[in-house]
Amino acid sequence: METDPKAETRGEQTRRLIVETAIRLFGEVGYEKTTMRAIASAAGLSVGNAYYYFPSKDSLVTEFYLQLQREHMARAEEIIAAGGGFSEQLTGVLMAGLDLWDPYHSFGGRFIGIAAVPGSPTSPFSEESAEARELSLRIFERLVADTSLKMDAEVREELPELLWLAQLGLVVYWVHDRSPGQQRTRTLIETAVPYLESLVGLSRMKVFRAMTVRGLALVKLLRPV
Amino acid sequence: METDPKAETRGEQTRRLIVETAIRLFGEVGYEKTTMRAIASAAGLSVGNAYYYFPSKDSLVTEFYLQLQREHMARAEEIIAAGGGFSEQLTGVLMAGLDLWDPYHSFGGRFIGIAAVPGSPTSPFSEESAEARELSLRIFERLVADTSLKMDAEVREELPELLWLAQLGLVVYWVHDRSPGQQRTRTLIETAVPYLESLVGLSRMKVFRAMTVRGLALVKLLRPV
DNA sequence: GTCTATATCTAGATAGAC
DNA sequence: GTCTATCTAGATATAGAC
Repeated sequence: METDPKAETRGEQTRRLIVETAIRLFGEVGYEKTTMRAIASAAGLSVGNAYYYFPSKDSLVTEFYLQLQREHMARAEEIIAAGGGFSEQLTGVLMAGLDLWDPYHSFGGRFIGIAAVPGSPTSPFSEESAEARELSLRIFERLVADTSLKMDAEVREELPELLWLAQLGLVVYWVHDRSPGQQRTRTLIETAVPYLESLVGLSRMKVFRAMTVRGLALVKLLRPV
Repeated sequence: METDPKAETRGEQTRRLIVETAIRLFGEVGYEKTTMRAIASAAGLSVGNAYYYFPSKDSLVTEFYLQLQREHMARAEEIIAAGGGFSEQLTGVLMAGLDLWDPYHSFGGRFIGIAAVPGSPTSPFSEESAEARELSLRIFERLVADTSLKMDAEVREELPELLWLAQLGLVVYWVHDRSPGQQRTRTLIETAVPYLESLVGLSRMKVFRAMTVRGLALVKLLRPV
């Protein structure tokens, strides 16, 4: 008896139902106020069943984050494939991320709190987040490898990792951004990205060599161990 | 009947006893595993009494943070008063902070998780953290105002706020630093501080004017709203 | 104003039966 | 896979003692 590998098993269906219900409730009444009982009840399941699929309430958030991340990377692929300059592509990728996250700004902060704890599976540096991290890193590697922007060879090597870290910082900025529609974060991108392009471009000039080398040493220290 | 203003009232004593007991237990068995019942019991008090002084378990962490912060600022005052160059003083202030935090690295991460949540009273940007923030900011203002290091006037204006933010970032780096004795964080300070001094010094040069202005615009965006 | 004791509520998480 | 019952721990409420 053959089964369509694309067809969802019953378990996968239940799993998806739980995440979707949870996210909906998180958005409606916030993360704290959404109880596991409420999630289970709204999904027409028992609490025990929800815990059969997700070991904790936090892990629901992790799952959701992974889904968003995959979606972001898919869009980023398209943006990079469409061509354009370094700033244009990088801005596009970052803005696409903001667009995706936008509906969830209200409880994004809660997620940051969960993710910031070192050693937790939700930490961006954890083993469990390796998939999301690699996904993200690969995009920036593609972007840097493809760009026609001239830069120091060593800078080119370190840049993807730096961009990945910068994106983390951007998310932190975004969750704390209470301007309408998080416009401030968008302004930050529009200011920082061309500035970065300029700095990266300068790395080729001999006069800046010393500063570039020192800057690279700094960036290397910032890389996760 | 006069009372010594320095003498602790009974309430203050109890308050301190609770925090000290909590911190000890946090260090011994971790934040999660330390229950309010255990804290109260170890301090020889009732749970209700602990809640009389602290509205939540998290607030115990906040109180502890404030105490460390005050201690840090006291040491920073001394370091600045002792004189020295910009790098020397800044490195001293940052290293003094690390020395203080050192014994608590194991559960520092937990604190970060609490503090990272936007809008929470533990957030460094919150109303409740205003005292700690002002304390910290004032130190950096003193440092920048006193230094003989020549720099662009506008840079001098923005620098204290930037240093405050950088310190936040440093703490995040530190909690994730799993090198022995968090040596990596110290290396980061030793690398980044002189680099910053160089950059700041360059801000006076006419050739860098355009980059300085753009950098300032960026820093202004980074300031908490 | 400080403190105790006890009962109770809430919600995350687990165990064991089916 | 799914359920019900139960446990744990943060937090609150109440009533009262000093």
